[in-house]
Order: sequence, then C-alpha cells, then structure tokens
Amino acid sequence: MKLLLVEDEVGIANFVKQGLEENGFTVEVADDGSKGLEMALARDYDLLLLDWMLPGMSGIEICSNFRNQDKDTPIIFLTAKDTVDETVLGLKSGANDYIKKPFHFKELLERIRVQLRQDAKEDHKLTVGKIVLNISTHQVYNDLDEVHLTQREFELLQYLLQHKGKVCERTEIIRKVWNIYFDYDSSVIDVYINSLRKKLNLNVQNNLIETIRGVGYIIKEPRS
Amino acid sequence: MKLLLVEDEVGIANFVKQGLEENGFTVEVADDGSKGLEMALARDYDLLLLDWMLPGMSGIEICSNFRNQDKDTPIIFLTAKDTVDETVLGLKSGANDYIKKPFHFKELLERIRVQLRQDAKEDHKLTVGKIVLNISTHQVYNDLDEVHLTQREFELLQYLLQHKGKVCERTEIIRKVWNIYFDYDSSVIDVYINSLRKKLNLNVQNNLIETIRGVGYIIKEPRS
DNA sequence: TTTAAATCTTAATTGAATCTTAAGGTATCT
DNA sequence: AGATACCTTAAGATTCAATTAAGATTTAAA
Repeated sequence: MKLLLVEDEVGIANFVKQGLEENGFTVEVADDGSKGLEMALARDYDLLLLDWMLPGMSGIEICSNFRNQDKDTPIIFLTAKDTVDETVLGLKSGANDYIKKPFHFKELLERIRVQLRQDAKEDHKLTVGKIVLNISTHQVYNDLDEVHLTQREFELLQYLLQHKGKVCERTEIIRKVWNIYFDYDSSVIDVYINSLRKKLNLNVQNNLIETIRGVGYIIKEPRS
Repeated sequence: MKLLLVEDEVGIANFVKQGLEENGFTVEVADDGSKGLEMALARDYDLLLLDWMLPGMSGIEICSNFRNQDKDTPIIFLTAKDTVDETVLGLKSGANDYIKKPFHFKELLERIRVQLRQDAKEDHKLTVGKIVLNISTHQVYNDLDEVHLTQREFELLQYLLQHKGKVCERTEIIRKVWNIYFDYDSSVIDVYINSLRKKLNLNVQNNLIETIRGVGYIIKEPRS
C-alpha cells in the first residue's frame, strides 16, 4: 500500500511517515502543494494525505483539482484548520475524511484503514515470478498473456502459491485441493502439475514448480 | 435517500431526524439496539447512523453483526464515547466514520453526504462494452438499441455489472438476485444467463458474460 | 372476477469441457 | 542395474452448462 503525504512541516511529516512505515505502508512525502498534485496525478497511490496550508498550492486546491481529473483515490485531510465550516469545505472539495490536528496516530491509522478497506477486499492476488493469479477475477496471467486454467488447475496453482516457498506434500495437496481424506494412490496430481507447467510455459531452466522427489512439490520465487 | 437512525435519547433523535428531513432525507428511528439491527437487515437503507450505548444491543454489536451478514451499507457512529480507543474500536467494527458528541449538525450532514457520494456516482449507470444499464430509468441499451429485459433479467445483469471484472459465484447470485439463502439446486441461473446472452446478442466471439465452469459467471470489459 | 399475457421456474435433453484412469516412457536414487 | 518415483499422453468417464419447451405463477386487462 503506497501513500502520498503532502505536508510541509518536517516534524509532522517525519512523525507520520515513520509511524505508517512501521505499520507496513510505503510513504512518499511532498513538501509543496503543486509538487504534491503533480505526484498524485503521475503515480498510482492508494491514498492521499493532505495538509491544508501548503506552499505552492493549498490542500483544497489539490483535492478539487485531483477530483476534477476523475480520480477516485481516497483522500484524507490532516490539518489544523478545525472549524466546522473548514471541515465542511474540506469534505465538499472531495475528501473522504477530515482529521483535525492535533490528532492521535492510532485514530489516523484506523481511518486510513477504513478508506483502504474496500480496495483490500477486491484484489486478491497471488504471484510468483511473472505469474499472477487473481482470485476474484479468476484470471491467471503469465507476464502479459492471459492463461486459461480449468477449475482444478486453478485450485492447484492457488494452493501452491498460498504456500509459496514451502514444500507441499502430495497427501496435503490431495486433501486440500481434491478433498480426499483417505489413503489414495493415483497420479492425478502428476497429470495436473504437468498441465500447469505446459500452460504456464515452464521448462527445465525456468521451472517455478519444482518436484521434491518422494514428498511433493514446491513453488518458489526465481532467484534474480 | 432513506436513513436509519438508532438512538434512544429522544431529544437528539428528534433533532437529527428533523434536521435531516429538512435536507431532503427520509429518516426512520429505532430507539432500541436489537430493533435497530432488525430494521437495518430487513429494509434497504442508504446509510445507518448508530449511537453506541443503547438498550437491547450496543451500536458496536449492531455494526459488526450487520457487517457479518455481508452488508455494505455505509455506517456512521454518532456517540459520546470520545476516546481514541473507542473511536478505533468503532471503526474496526466496520463503521465508515465516527463522529463524537457534541457534534455540529453541518458537519454531520456533510459527512453523510461523503458516504453517499460513492453510491450516487455508481448507482446511475452501469456499463460494459457497448451495453448500458440505467438503474434509475430501468432501461438497458446495447449500443443504440434499447433492449427489453424482464425484472429478473435486469437484476441479474445489474448484479453482474456491479461486480464487473470479478467472478460471481452461483451461490452468491442465487442469494443476491433471488434472495434464496439455503442450499439450492436448480438451473434458473443458466436459463436467465441464456436469455440475457440472447437478448444482448452475445455470441462466442463477443461474449461479455463468461462462464467459469464450476464456479459461476463473470462479466468483463472486452479487451481493446 | 375472469381471462389473457407476460414472466418465472422446473425439468429433460444434448453437448462439450473437464476430470480421472491407466499405461508406457523417463529420470533419479541406491 | 534395478527399483522407485515421476512425467507424459490419450482415451473413457463424468460432470456441468446450454438450450428448449412445458407448466406454474404473477400481473395486467377486460
């Protein structure tokens, strides 16, 4: 999750940036209004945090300008302007929330999470190398090419990806993917691994799905 | 726009209700927690306003219970519980905003508008490719031709479009479009998908409604 | 209220996609 | 080398979705 913080007071900027990074966010900072707008438009942030009073261009201007470009990235104001009328103005300009300084970091964090909640649900993606498996769209891409997988193939790949870097034993695979809970001797798994490798264009050099003889399979990030 | 206000203090309830009605909203009031949850689940409100401390069931319980039913109606807390931890708890339980008493009516109004803004945008028209579905006029166009759909057909298409780009599982479809919440084995969905495809002139080359065997259907933008 | 039309649902058939089995070939370990 | 485990292929079995038509239900009209 990548956020843009537009804030000119260095102390506050550092405080917020550090706190958010400790909570797993990536934070970029702009200390000037027009630079902030430029960055917001150029890159794909998941959320914008705006101060109101800024050199170059006010937070309000950034916000309405941004919204006029039909962008719907969530925006939260973080400002010392604390009157009701200012709050209303901030929200009217297109912001999703408005937090008054001084604020408590925990509340800021939670309000950010509220805004990101929608996004988070939607895109469930698993990846390895150039392969992307999207659970919600049920699509699989190998680099830029869409790969059509059958249901079983999809579930098998999903299982392997959910355990990326860990060995998946055959008995576990047959349980979790095939729902077979008794002893079972068959080569179904082999057949499906084979067809995955074919469809994903995996060969010996480039074989993300490794065989662990006597145990099962493992999918792991290719070393760069 | 119809709102549900769950609030046991008559004075506040009346004040909020009256103020919102003057601004064009329809407001129903529940003065008891469990009754509030019941109403929220039974009817289709556009937004819920919850007090925290209530007879019968707390606002927090209403909120998390409601969200557990997979409902995504916006929720705003309106409460005297004003510590940071309480705010965080309220937001974590699934609320979209949290307003502390005493509050200014103008700010409440604007924060309600913020929550309804998304709906307003999305609700009007849904499109995919050259197909346009207009919820308010209940019309569907394929390019320039108006297509007559029956109620069920319309709702099914609407559901698919509201989840454009995401897989819609058969069980979800039967729940959300047919309101059937128990196990159900029938081919109604197939029949309706079939008639949609016919009426919208979708064929194999040009099939916006894709079948995901064993799972459901997905409608997605044709690649350019 | 009765009748007709439109809409919704069920059921049965067909056809295709997908899954599994099985058998012969290949690699790997001792 | 021999044994074991895995790979590969293709055919047969199975499941699931598309399609159609007929019966049930709702809605609108007479």
